[in-house]
Amino acid sequence: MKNKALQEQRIRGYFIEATKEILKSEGLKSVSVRNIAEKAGYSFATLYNYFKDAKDLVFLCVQDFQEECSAHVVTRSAKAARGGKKLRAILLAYLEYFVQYPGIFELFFMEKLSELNKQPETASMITGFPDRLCEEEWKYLIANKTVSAAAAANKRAALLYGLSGLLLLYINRQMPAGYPAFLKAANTFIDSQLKEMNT
Amino acid sequence: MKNKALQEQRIRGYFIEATKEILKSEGLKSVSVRNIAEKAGYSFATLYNYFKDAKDLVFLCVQDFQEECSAHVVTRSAKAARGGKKLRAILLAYLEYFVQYPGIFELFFMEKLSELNKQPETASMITGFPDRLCEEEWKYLIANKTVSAAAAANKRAALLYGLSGLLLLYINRQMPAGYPAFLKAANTFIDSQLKEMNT
DNA sequence: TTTATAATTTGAACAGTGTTCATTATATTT
DNA sequence: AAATATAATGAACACTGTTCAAATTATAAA
Repeated sequence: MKNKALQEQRIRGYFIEATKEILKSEGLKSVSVRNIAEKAGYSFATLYNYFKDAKDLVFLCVQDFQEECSAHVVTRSAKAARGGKKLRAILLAYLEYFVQYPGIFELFFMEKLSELNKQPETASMITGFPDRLCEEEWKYLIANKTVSAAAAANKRAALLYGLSGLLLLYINRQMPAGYPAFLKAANTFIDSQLKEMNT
Repeated sequence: MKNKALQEQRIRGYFIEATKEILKSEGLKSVSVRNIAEKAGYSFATLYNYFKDAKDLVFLCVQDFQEECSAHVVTRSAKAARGGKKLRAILLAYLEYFVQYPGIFELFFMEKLSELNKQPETASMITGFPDRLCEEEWKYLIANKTVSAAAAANKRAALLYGLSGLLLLYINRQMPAGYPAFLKAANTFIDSQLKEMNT
């Protein structure tokens, strides 16, 4: 009787798809149990038969969004020459994605994880994400002796912190003011972190 | 008849004090109109006679918290020698304050500003805050030719972004895991940004 | 001091949340 | 077809924010 599992998984999918739609269009503020259920075609009470929480449901979208973001980054950085150039292109595309979908940034970095859920998993999945996007390129740079493994580790951390903060300030506090100024700040910051490499 | 203005200001103060208490103890999640009003000794409806919103009220606490944080930073960095050392002490004390009061970090950097309020004022008051803490020290370093004005501007921006991101990830995503690891990451990051200065 | 007027405080009421649970409806098995 | 198991649902409760007319209090006038 594996039909049951299949049908159950399908229904879960309807709820997840509904949540993703709301997140991308109206943002996290519009995500409510009754809202999701209506878009999924079920009663709000049904949601609780398949998920513990609406927060639970929301964090199940993280993986899908990461894949979407990865695809965007790959496309946007495809033409860049390998090495520092490509790294820059990847990071800029990463920023671009979250500027386009501020609700997803909110979900990734600002929404509180439901306690005791699978906090560590989801949290590290999120915090490790930008780093994974760059992994191949760092390996390449280290292999080419452009940068030492130790220096690379420091730069990776600095980029993770800096870009997270940059997005936080731009999305939440309009600083810098306007997208061109943001782009300039991002370029300046990335360059300052990537310098002193034998590009 | 300036008694009226005085009394009005006092009542506003009661509400603000109540809000501050809640923010520091239970955090932003426990801030509600009825909650604040009860602590202030008034009905929830009275709040609307003195403030447009509970959000309005919350952002009036920002200035008080900044002063408290400033005082903490001054105390903690008093013994450090001027220059790079002092700058480091200031930034570490800044981080320390927000780690101690995550609710205040949430308020400063994550809470949405009520639209059309005094968004630009409050936003720049917040984003400029860490920079103001360091202002004197950067001036000193520039005057001593330890660093050029241009390089200083870049480093200031990088530190603002990086430390914001570091706090965001640590407070919201437990990354790095544990306070010691956080402190180490903070030190490494600050050092990497302050290096290449003739300290 | 008593009365009339102005100002302030307040709770009822409404529309939203999330969540639980007994009831209803559907599907499955006998 | 009847009995049983499974799934879907809306009522109900406790919270949110917010408005507004009524009640209370303070002030001014008689």
